[in-house]
Amino acid sequence: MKQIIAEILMPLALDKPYSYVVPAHISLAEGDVVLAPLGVRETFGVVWRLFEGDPAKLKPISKRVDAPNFSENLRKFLDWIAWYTLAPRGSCLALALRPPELDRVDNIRLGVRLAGPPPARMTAARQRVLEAAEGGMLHTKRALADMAAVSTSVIDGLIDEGTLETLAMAPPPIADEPKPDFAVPELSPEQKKAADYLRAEVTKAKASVTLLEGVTGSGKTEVYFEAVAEAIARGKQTLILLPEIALTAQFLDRFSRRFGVRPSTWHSGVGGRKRERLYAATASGEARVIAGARSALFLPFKELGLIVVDEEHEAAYKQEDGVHYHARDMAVVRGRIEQCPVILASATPSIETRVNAERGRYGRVHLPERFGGRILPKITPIDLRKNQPLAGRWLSEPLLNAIRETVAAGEQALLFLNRRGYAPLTLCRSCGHRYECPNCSTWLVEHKYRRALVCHHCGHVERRPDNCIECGTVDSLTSCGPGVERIAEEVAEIFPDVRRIVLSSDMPGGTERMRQELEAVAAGEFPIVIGTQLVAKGHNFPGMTLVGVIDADVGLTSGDPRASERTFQLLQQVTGRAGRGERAGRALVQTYQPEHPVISALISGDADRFYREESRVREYAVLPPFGRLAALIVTAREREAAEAHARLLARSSQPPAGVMVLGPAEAPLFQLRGRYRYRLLVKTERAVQIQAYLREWIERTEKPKGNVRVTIDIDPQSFF
DNA sequence: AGCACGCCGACT
DNA sequence: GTCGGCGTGCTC
Repeated sequence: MKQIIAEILMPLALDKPYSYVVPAHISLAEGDVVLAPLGVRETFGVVWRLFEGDPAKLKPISKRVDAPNFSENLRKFLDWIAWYTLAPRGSCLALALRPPELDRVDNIRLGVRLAGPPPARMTAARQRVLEAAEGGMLHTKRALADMAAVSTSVIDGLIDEGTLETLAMAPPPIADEPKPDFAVPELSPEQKKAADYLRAEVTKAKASVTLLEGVTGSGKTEVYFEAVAEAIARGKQTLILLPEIALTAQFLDRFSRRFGVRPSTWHSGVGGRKRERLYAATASGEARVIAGARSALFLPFKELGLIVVDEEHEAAYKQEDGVHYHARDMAVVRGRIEQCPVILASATPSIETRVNAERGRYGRVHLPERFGGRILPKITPIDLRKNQPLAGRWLSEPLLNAIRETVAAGEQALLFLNRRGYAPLTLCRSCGHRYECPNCSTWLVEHKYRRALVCHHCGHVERRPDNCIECGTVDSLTSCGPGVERIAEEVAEIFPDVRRIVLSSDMPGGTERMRQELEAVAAGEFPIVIGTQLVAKGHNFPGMTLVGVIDADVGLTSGDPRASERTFQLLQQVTGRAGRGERAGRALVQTYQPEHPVISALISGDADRFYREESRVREYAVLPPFGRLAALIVTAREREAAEAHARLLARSSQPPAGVMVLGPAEAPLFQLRGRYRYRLLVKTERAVQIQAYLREWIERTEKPKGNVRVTIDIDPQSFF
């Protein structure tokens, strides 16, 4: 006998849905959430497919759950992610499925309002309560008491008298309606042009990707807010993705100044009841604009009209455990599936996004200047070969002079060095022993004030010994190279009377202390600030007229294929901090290699050229005769296997020029039934050829059971 | 993800 | 002799 069979996908590490029979009394649609027996327990799952067939000995579904339906688009999106990342489909479902609480108790809040005649005994306190309750509005007890400046017992008394009554309050609206015309800003001609372009994309309601590029202060946010306004006006929902740290009160305030209300926010910190209601409000369409971290990508939007990915180059968009994905790429894909435009906003776009824009795959709008007349700082290199600081010193004469001038003028100088601690290396003068981490074989970083040697990789800490642990020589340890603490020490020697502060992520006292210190810096309390990359982002320091980069070469030598790109972005951000009001600041960049592409691009301000060069270099790196093969691995424990595999490759009949084994961060190479999958970074005409070669090679040497898929790509859209 | 089964080390 | 560690494998 034929019956209705449902294929249910469970939010577990299972790639395939399981089949159940649908009992006659349950009516189901594809995308519905159900409860079904699995092993000895019951599990939530989503109906992935319904069909008629022979129930054989299938177990029946337990019940249909009252939860938002997974639209066809959402299911398609999750299937796509599973395919692209090679993660089990169930794991991808787990990103989107909130286990519904079956027996949820609506914790109804009680409200009070005016109901009867005034009390027989009137007092001053009671009078104030009655005035506050004027109009018959429903208030919570607490709110009414606060308004009348009385304690809640006065209100209790009035309830007993029958003057006030209590009744259940509707839960507060989870999502206020943003008003697209609340405060329409005045835009510069360039901003207007960009905003018009983006508005037009929203109006078309078709899949598109646009890179919105503009330096800090150029008004990117105001511009994309216009696109958001257009989406709101058209009754569509908007998703604004932000790196988790950027979800600050500052952003929310900015939004509410433009739209009159704060957007709904979604991030890992939103929990419990609120999370559940926001989820439902997204599905019903009640939530018009969601600002969220990467997990917001998986919300069940009803009618998505626009996705904005702010700071698209941020590494925080990479999900590194469980399902590996890059939220920016997934946003592009979701836009494609939902047929809505995607805006990628950044002052320093990632290479792949730039390349996609340059090749015409993505549209591009550019905001060339700072809004409000702010001028970009003048950036000057200091060639350390010609201006060598004294031994054990790190500040060159030109930089010292600039600091002197700045301090004398009552302005602020920022000395930037992206290295925490006192010295990156400690060694013994007598035997040459280097102090390395027992777990990571990286150098231990000296932290002088903590009298410790710390591994910045794994967190390992040990006491800094007085005598060498290797040869026992007394007082023989020497600190090599500078960290911010050491720069602070030098500053203290040269400018003993000037207040200074070190800002780095290991500041004791937690976020509260950090917030206070940042405010003090912004208020101009410290003429000299020494900081790590922490100072490059977010916080604005209005009195900063000088930025000194202590060592621009830090980070250029690491084996990371993104080293150049990251360094360029970081230096561009940090030098951009210089300037006050309409006055341009200056940035002095100490370097041993002023002709290095990163440094010269930074100094000339020619970002375009840098990115063009860099993408060419990268393309070369993966091109034949199979240039470098990027073997990308998933987990640390698979690294060894991948490296062994890479060595094998190197000995093959057509060896690659080199093999890069990257961490899981860049793009996923996942284990496929015990085999590895490779992904190259750049798509070219040779891609198909390389792909075929690799497939053949892998089959010859590895004899994998499943299909070997080799994907070569930088634009996720090209995978459709 | 749970929860079974299962195979080796320290205990009442 | 059992209790219990977590490695491996399965769940329609």
